[in-house]
Amino acid sequence: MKTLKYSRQRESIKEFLATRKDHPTADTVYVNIRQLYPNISLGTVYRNLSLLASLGEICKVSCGDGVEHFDSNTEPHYHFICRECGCVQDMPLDPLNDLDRMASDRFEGTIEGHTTLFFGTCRNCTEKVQKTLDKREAM
Amino acid sequence: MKTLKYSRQRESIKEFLATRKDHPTADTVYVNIRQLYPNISLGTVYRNLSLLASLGEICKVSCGDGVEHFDSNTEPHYHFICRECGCVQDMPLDPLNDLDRMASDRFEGTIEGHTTLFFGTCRNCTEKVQKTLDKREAM
DNA sequence: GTCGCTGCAAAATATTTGCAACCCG
DNA sequence: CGGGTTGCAAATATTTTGCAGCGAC
Repeated sequence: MKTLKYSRQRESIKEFLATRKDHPTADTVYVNIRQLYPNISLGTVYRNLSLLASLGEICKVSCGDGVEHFDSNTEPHYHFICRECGCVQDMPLDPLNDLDRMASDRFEGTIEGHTTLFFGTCRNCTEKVQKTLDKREAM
Repeated sequence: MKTLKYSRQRESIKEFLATRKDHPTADTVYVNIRQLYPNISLGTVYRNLSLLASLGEICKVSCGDGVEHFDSNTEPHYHFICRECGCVQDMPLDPLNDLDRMASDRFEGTIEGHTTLFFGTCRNCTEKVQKTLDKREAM
């Protein structure tokens, strides 16, 4: 069993994530942390994000865009992904605990939890699409 | 608007996927199709999987292991991912249509659908873990 | 013949890892 | 000091793309 040691890099990564409600990627974390610690390396960011995630202090969000996103909110919750702009948002909907039970009843393995991703168009993008339609109509 | 042309490579990829209930990755598809068409290239496999997915003839499953998986079953359904072995299985549970409606009520964007991933230990791995525990107990 | 599709290779992306130096406890 | 952590660079891994030639219609 390994004992963790303090590292200001790791602390600042955790603090940075806590300030963000969007769900930054490793690279976004890197770019931002560099303003505070210009010498931090991308490898360190990846190592710490991965470590923090395995400790359960943050969580990894795989939303299907080929890049991992990270979330400081470790409470179980659902996510929304915009198909237009790719933004990732928390979905203000309480997780259905029943789902795990329902799944357990019908499945011959052990269910430990679930995650749900909603897909659609975020508010900003919905407005943009509407504007485009309006313009077209006005012509 | 582009007109599709027949390609035996694309057909064989579709056929191969249809024979599999697990959810192969692009590379697995590549390795298998090569037995039929030894000259097929990985690029062609990626291009066709991506094309078929955008046509809705197959679907992409992002399960968080850093690799895309593909599924010939285009009916909406949920998936299970084993944390031990990484296998991806269909979850025998009807999708909750209510979820989209509930989400729409609380969310200021447009919801078009959702997907749910269950995490846990598959039957095979549960058995393995049990055997290990049994052995330890016997000592 | 036109244009979509392919194989090949190179490029682009994303993430991991080996290693010597460094720093926390 | 001992060993976890870091920066850097090189290595992996995954997916995309440019291009010339081939094949469907």
